[in-house]
Amino acid sequence: MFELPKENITPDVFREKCPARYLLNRVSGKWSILIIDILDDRNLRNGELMRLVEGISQKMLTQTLRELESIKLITRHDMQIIPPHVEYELTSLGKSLREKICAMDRWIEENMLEIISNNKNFSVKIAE
Amino acid sequence: MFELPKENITPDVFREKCPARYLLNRVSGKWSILIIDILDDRNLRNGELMRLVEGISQKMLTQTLRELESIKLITRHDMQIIPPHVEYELTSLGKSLREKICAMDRWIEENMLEIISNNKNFSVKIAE
DNA sequence: CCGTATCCTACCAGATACTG
DNA sequence: CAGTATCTGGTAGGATACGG
Repeated sequence: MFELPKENITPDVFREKCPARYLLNRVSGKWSILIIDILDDRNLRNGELMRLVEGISQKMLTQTLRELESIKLITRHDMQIIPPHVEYELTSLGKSLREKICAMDRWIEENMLEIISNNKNFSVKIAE
Repeated sequence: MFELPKENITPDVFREKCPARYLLNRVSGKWSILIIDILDDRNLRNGELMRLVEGISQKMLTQTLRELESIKLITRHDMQIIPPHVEYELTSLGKSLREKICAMDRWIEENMLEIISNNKNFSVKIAE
């Protein structure tokens, strides 16, 4: 729950109490970015997301999906059948944000080699 | 320290062991985004950053700055005088990434009201 | 297949005090 | 002014077991 101050709701991520800061912290969470990115223009199921986003646990997947749903970035489609079939989809708002997130992700991938080359924080482990 | 696997260094944020994932987690940290955004095209000092990025502690500021320096996104300029005068500046790599980050931040600010309106997760606290 | 419910731990991050 | 050092609590997040 986020309590909006009555005054000063000028959007500004640099202000501690601004909802924009709260939203930024949700969106930039460890898993949110990856989920939004991978959803793209398609619907994906729980199991597919687990496989595509390497390293995520069932718990964090569900938790992040619920969070993104609460801020209207994704929609949950429950087919109400047995065995269960649930699909997740970006809302139009989510798709709009995804463009920005993808730009960042692709930038990181494109510049990865430049960053890690000659960087003492990255060591090359030689396989035998 | 991040150990690079010998094979498969195709940049891919969705792969758990890819350096791109590691970099994404650094860049999308709680404070990294805000620091990169606020630095813009100028140099800022420790105290200025503390004031501009509301809510950050001295500890997290230093820690985040060191991290960003280690992945070559910012440069630290120590004037070597007493009293100390240190400035932080985005590298050209950092400035390039900043464009992507700013696009995301400004999107969040622009769409903030739409997200929080009629959202039960946000309550309006009425001041007296 | 798609989740919850618990338990448990590491580390993120705030608070405070101190220094060249 | 620009940091370190230390202590500590809260919570993110993993592991496991169970359920509709």
